[in-house]
Amino acid sequence: MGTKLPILIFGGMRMLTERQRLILTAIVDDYISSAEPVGSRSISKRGDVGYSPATIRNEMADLEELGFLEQPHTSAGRIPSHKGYRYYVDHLVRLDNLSKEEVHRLKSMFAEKITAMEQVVQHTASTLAQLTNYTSIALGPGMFDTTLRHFQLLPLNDDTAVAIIVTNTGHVENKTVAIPPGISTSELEKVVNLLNTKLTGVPLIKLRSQLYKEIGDEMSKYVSHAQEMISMVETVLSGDEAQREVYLSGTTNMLNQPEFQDVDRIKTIWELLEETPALIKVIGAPGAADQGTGIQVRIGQENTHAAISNCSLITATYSVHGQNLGTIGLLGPTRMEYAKVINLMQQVSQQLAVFMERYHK
Amino acid sequence: MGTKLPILIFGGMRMLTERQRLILTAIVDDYISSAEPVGSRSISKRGDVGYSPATIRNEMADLEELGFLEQPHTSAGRIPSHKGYRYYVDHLVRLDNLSKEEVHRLKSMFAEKITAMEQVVQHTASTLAQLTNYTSIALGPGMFDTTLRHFQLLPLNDDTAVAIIVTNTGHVENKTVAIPPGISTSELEKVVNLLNTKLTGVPLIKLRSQLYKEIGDEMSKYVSHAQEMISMVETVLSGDEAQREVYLSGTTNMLNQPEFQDVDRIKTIWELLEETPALIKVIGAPGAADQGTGIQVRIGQENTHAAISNCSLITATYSVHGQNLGTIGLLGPTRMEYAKVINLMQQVSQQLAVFMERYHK
DNA sequence: CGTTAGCACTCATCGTCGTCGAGTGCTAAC
DNA sequence: GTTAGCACTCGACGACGATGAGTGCTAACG
Repeated sequence: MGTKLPILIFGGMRMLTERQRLILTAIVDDYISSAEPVGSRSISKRGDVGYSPATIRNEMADLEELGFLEQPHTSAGRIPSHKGYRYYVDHLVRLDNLSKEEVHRLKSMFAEKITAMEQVVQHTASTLAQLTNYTSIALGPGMFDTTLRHFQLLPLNDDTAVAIIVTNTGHVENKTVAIPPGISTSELEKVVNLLNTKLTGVPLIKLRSQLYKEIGDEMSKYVSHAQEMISMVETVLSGDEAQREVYLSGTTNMLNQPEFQDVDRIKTIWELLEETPALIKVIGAPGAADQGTGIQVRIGQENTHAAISNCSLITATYSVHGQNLGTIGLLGPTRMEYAKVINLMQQVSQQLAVFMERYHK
Repeated sequence: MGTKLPILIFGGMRMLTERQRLILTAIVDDYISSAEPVGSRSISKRGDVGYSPATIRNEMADLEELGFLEQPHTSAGRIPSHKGYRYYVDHLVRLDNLSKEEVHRLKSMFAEKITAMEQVVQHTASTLAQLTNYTSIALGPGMFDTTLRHFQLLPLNDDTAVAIIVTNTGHVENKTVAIPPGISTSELEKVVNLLNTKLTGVPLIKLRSQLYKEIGDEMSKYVSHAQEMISMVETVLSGDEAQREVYLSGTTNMLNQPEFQDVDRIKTIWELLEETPALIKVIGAPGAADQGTGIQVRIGQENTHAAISNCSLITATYSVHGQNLGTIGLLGPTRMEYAKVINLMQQVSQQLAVFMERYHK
């Protein structure tokens, strides 16, 4: 290849000519809004590309050869390939501003001063689903950073009690447990007091180890049946760490998209959405395309789970002091309105960061 | 009409001849398992109906005239009408026994002694969905019967606190609220103590009125900013009564049924399932067909909501001391395996009753 | 007189076939 | 380098006929 060709090497990706970028953009935009393969004529008729259909056809053939476009069948128009979407998202998408109404709705969510962190996350996700017509998946705050604020045991009757754990973030976790037989109310109280003085401020993840290390011996001094008490407290603590809260919203929005008119496809996706652990894995998967904003775009097969291999998932994480707390994601077809969604997500990410900072003093 | 005809009047419903009942049963059973219109020949070939296709055709024509059967089009077989299903459920369905495995699975759920009431209900519903391949809807216990067990206010920082309400049934409700400015920790404590001594044992529904009647004056003696405190407590109490917990399970099971291959239909149903208040209305609607067992069968248009006008909903309520607490329902196509489902529900209903009795001492 | 065999008739389903048109690739002219 | 012209491809769509399941009716049967 001669050096005169306008093809340059840039970051391992062959640089496209300005015209190719223009046409690719037009095709992706067009396909995103129409969901139909786009032909050379319709591109030519648009105001922003001033070439004849024939010229555009030539460029399209080149773009296809380069892997940015695909042809469903010979006599159809072109649709973007995964690579095409990726290039679009990385280099072409115009981050134009959001409508005032959208910004307003987003901001208003963070305006009410006093709400639990989880509610804000949940509410944000549901608003995103409404604004975009996609499905939102929110992964509630994990307990990496959180510490024990308060522990309590309330007897309901002779053999049952409710155990309540409150974290410093205001999260409340509760569980009904059996009271080991032969334990008096006063002894229960002693144990609870002991646990509170010893464990308040301890990170939740370390609670269990702490329980054995520091409390075990001491408890046996004050209380009979110490062993039973400890194992009871342990059942309370178990289970929490594994399961995080997942909030779904706008699941029926999916059904409006033409690519999800097939019941089988819906079913596989839905089964994924119903199965929390798998979902957490999908949404929490470490992303390749972090660009500093914390927003990740996973297109098609970039997703780890086969069920959404023709979906795109755009996620934003929220964090405090650099510590990642959770994730909010939007799930839609690969033919997603990237510009709008990425914009929204950036807004949300910012607002959420401010909110979190304020929340943690 | 002569008195010799074997047609009798019984409870307003014209009695069917034994042969008609036999044939109707065969048709419904057949249609339930095949989902295809059933013809005279296939009924004749079954072991249990010893008549020729021609005879059966005659009876089928009669049954159609009486409104128990329908014909999708002229040259197709017959399918049961709503009236046909109703008659089948009321008079024909054989309540044969459940398989040992099913009974075992159901009983095992109630075997573990110590679990919160809500968990049991939720778990039961999800097991039902698995056993039947339908969608289960469980309406968690309301708070009619429940009383306040404990109230607590935990400050998280200077201006926020978590309020926690525990009921005598072990249900925990929590909310993050703003602390009115200028209130000291000791004052907060006083208020909480006062509320606990005054309100423990009070039914949740009466909490708010009680709050004003008994507490208001007294509080102002002890505490400055009494008015702010009261309105804070009120925000805690508000919102609870309106929204009850609804647990869904097996929502994707619906998609296996041939009648739900249409995306539009799925969508309307799903939108109902997503909207908790409407769902509560549907499942909690007072039923016509209570037969003493507390099990209700609502077939097709008997359901109040249009979205499920071609579904059947079978519900069982659970209660304590005759006080209705909540409902568990199974939603499937009108072509539902009534025998199996009704059997299961009766089992569940019984077990649940025993459990509830034990739970409330 | 109830039951059944026989038969003509209906109608949804399914595969075939030709038309239509959107879109392409190539070539030659500008 | 760009564009007009043209032959070609191929899916979508509607018409058409064959197929077959199932019916209603009539007449024969025990």
